[in-house]
Amino acid sequence: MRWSQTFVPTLKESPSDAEITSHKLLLRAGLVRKLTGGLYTFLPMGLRVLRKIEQIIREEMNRAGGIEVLMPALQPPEIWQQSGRYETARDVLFKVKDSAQREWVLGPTHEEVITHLAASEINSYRQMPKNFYQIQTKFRDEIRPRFGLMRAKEFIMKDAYSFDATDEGAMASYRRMYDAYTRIFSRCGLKAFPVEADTGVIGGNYSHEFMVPAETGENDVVYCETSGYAANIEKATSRGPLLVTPSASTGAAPEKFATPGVVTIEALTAAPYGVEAHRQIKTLVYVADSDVILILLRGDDQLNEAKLMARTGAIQVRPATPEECASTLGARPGSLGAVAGVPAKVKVYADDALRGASGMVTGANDDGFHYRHVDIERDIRVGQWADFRTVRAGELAVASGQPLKIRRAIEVGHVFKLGTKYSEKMGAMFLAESGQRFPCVMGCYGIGVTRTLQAVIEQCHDDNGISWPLGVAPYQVCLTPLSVMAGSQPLVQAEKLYAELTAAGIEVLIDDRDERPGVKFKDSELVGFPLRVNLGEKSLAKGEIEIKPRNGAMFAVPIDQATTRVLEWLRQQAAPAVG
RNA sequence: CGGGACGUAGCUCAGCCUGGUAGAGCACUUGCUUUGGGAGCAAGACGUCGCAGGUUCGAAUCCUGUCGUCCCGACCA
Repeated sequence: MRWSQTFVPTLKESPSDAEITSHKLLLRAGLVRKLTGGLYTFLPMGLRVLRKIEQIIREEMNRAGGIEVLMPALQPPEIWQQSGRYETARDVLFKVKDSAQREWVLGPTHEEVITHLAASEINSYRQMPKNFYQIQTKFRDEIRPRFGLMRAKEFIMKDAYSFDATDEGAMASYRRMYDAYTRIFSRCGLKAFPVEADTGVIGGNYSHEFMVPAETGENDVVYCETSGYAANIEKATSRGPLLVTPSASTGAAPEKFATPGVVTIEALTAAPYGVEAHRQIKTLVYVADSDVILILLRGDDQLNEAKLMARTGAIQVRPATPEECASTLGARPGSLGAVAGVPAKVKVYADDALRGASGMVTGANDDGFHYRHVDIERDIRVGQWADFRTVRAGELAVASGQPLKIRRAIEVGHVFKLGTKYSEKMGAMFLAESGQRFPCVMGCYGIGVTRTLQAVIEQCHDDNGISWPLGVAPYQVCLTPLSVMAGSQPLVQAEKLYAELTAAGIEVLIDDRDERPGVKFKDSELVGFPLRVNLGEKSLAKGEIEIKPRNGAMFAVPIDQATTRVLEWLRQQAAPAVG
């Protein structure tokens, strides 16, 4: 391809609406342009990278036994009502009406469609396992589109759905996808690693996310370098807080004392009270679906809402308003507690870190008063103990006992074992060998294709621009004749090289623009081609052509060896086969 | 939806506080020079100052509303 005949609108400056590096580079390198918030047009270079990533995904999915299909993006609301997600996922569902005012849904994901298909087509255990996948545009009414392609209203996703007759079969399907994902991200040149994950709205009971470490990521990953443990912070556990919870009971009864104006944990740690945060019981009032509940945590701990949803089974949780707190407990936030005045219908959950706690201080459900000498198991009616706290860096890993670390990361893929949640609701049943009818055991597996593209940029760039891994680069080689006058040696030699490399199956872009050398050098490095070949009067006069790897030092080769040396370099760089 | 910032040329931004001829750099057009790391000189073209109301003799500037964008939180690939 000739630069002058394609479309690569590079920018010297970053558009003001881009905040993070990968978003700026997407725009500066001319890969995409914004239509409006969360909606982007892919330009030629961006589209080529996208197709490369899709092809890698396709090859690895096929290798792992996946069957490619293509499902409609426009879907009838009835199947969403059938699965129950018309309500639970309503916040992300784009809805449209046709001319007869009939409502349709733009698919944010395809469990409903594929399970509907399986319900009518899969009747026997002999037809399984099956793993259907597609690469397709998804629509989500994101509350806040962000960072270019990272979180968009419309994006491209590879989604796959496995159907098995048994739980063991489903685990094997899950494992195959897990391994395929590892290969896919590796072939994309991405350092991505799997972490244990919460299962969120989709539900199910076993899940990993594939994370790309990046400060700009939207996730916190808790990990242990010794044991290899890694989990999304929503799911992560530890051996508990580093400060031990006071537990030697003094036998003293709860005593109410005045704390005028004290409404924070922090304030109670100060003089004249001097109650350290880990000696306090924090009482949170939440509304889980429609029930008001209490969650007790140690004063120095933070509630993990994902865990709260998992433990209570609630679909939606939110903090109660101050008015709801007052009407439930008779006090406002800051003086809440569970020692007295908790209505019988309000369930009290307590975090495991509070087990056996005594000599604690907590709100008295009376504005301006707290209790001291509280023994949680003696004085509070705890309905259920569980892990509700958010792990902090430095706490010890459950398995290894080594300190945990926390880092930010971008989620590029997610594998779920779904179980029979959807197959039961949608009637995807089959006849087993025994003659009994069972629901198919499902798994679902997603990769954010457009997000992966941006994650590669986030991970592979320097001050000069993008540096594409060979496997996903828009072109492998950029030929840069420093003169494009008809008949000039740089152009003649460049055309010759172009013909030879193209014939050898290499993807080559020739920068035939009548621009000064500096402009061409800057642009090729900004767009990020793995290899640039400079053809200038000076070096040609010496019988040489210059080869400049994007990430390495330039070297000169004799003109007649240029093609073979380029091919050799590309062969050496090609990622070793993964398997 | 809550909190914050911002809408002026294709892009980056100044001007606004203190109302009075619409600005700079880059990009674009033409010419000359230059030609191995985002060239120089000269000439030129490009704007309903997001939109709608209001105040005023007069509004980019002050007020109100509205739309849009970006950032922080709840959601997710």
